[in-house]
Amino acid sequence: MIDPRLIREEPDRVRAAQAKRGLSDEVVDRAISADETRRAAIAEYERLRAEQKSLGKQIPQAAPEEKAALLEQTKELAARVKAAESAQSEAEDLWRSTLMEIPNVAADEAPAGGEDDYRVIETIGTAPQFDFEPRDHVELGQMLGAIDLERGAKVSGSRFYFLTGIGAQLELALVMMAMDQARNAGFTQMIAPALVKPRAMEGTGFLGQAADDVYKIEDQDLYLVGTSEVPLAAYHSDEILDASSLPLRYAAFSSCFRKEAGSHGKDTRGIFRVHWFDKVEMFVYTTVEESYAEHLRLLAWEKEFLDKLELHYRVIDVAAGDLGTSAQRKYDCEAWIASQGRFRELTSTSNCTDFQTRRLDTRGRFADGSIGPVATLNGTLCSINRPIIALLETHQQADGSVKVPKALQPYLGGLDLIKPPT
RNA sequence: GGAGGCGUCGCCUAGUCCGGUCUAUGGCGCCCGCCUGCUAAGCGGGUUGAGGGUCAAACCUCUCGCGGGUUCAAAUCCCGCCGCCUCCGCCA
Repeated sequence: MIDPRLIREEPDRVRAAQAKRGLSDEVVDRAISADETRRAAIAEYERLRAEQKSLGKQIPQAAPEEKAALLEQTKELAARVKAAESAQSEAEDLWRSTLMEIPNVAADEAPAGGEDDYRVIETIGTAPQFDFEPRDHVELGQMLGAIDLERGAKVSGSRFYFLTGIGAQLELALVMMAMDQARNAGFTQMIAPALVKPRAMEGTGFLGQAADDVYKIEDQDLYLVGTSEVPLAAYHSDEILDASSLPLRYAAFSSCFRKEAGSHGKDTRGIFRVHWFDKVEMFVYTTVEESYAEHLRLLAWEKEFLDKLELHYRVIDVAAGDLGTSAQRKYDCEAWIASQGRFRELTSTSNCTDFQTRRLDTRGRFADGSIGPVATLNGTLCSINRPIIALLETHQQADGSVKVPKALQPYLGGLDLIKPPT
C-alpha cells in the first residue's frame, strides 16, 4: 500500500506514476473521494460516540426521576451511534481497498513502459562458443541422468519433473553454495513455510494482478507461495522493529509454486518454466533511506553467485510497467541460454520500499523514539532450475559431459566434470 | 481428533465470579529531571499503538488475542474463531 498521504498531498505524483506503468489514473480520484468520505464518516461517528459516552456517565448518578428520561435519550442515541459506526467502517473499507489497488510508485530512474522497455545496465562475460552442435538442457539432463521429465509428467503433470542422481546433487550443491555465500555475507539462514495465510499473500501484493498465478488450497484459507519472499515479508508483520537492529538480512530456502496461468505454450520444453521449484531467496528489512543502497548490494550478491557459476549474463533495469505491484525498482539478471540464443531471467531483485510493510504493519522505532515505516527488499540468490539449465548448457562438452565451475566443485565432493553414467 | 487451562499497554502482573469512578493496578525495564566528586542508591515525572482534528497544540475516538452479539454502558456477560500450554489419541 502506498503512503495514504501521497494521495492527499501529491496526487499528481501518483497520477504520473500510474501513467509510467501504463495504468489508468482514475483510481487516484476514487481514492481521494474515498478519503474524504471516510474522514467525514469518522468525524460523525466520533461526535456521536463522544456524546453517548458523556450521557452514559450521567446515568449512574442520575436521580431516579431523571433516569427514565436519560435512558430514553441514550437509547435513541445508541441506535444512531451504531449506524454511524457501520457507515464509518464501510467508508474505511472502501478507502483501504481503493488504496490497495494502487501499485508502488516506481522510481524516477526506472524506465517507463512495459516488458520490452527495459534498459541493459551491463553485460558480463561472453557467450560460450562451441565447435560442435550444442545440446539443450533437456537432452543433457537426460544423458546425464539428471532430469526426468517423462516421469514428472506421469506423476504430477506437465511442467513437473524429477531431479535424479547428479541432478539432485546439483540442487543440493547449489543450495548449499547459496546458503554459504549468504551466511558469509551476514544473512540469517532460514527455512520458510511454503503455505501461508491470505494476509501474507495479500500483504506482499500477490493477490492483485498476479493472483491468477497463485495456488489456493481447496477448502482452506491457505496459499502455496510462489517465492519465500511471501513468508519472509510476513515474518515481522504486526511488529515494531528496533531500528538499531536494521538491516535484518534473511536468506531462505523454500519450495515455490506457480500456476503459470496465461503462459500456455510458453517455455513448454524442459524445466525453465515449471509449476514447482526450489529457491534460495534473500530478503532484507531496512530503512527506506538505506533501501536504495541495499538494493545495489543485493544485486552485487546475485552477480557474485552467477560469477561463481561462470555464466554469461546481463543485468537489466526493469521498466515500470513490468515491476509487479510491490516493487519501486527491479533489476533482473539474465543468463545466456545457449539453446535459445538469448538471455533469460535467472534472478531478480526488487526494492519494495515501504509498500509491503505498510500492508503487513511492520514498522521501525528509530533512535529519536519515533515510529515510522521500514523498507523491504528481496532478491533471488539461486532459483535452482534455471541456474541448472544455464550451467548445463554453458559448460557442456562435445560428448555431453559438463564441466563444473570451480566454486561449485567443493559442493559436489570435488567433482570437476559431470559425465554420463556408464 | 478428544478433554481441560490460558490469552490485559516491551516483560511480569491486578482487575473478569457480582458490567458504570478502568481515564486499566503494581513491579521490572526504558526515558527525562532532581540530588550526590563519579557510579550506585534515593526522590519526582514520563513510558501501547492507531486514527481524526489543528499552522502547531488543545481535544476527541478506537485499542485488554480476533470478530460478532446483549446493554444506555463491556477487559468484565453471551456466541464464533485464532493462538499458546497440559493430558490423551494418532503420526514423520
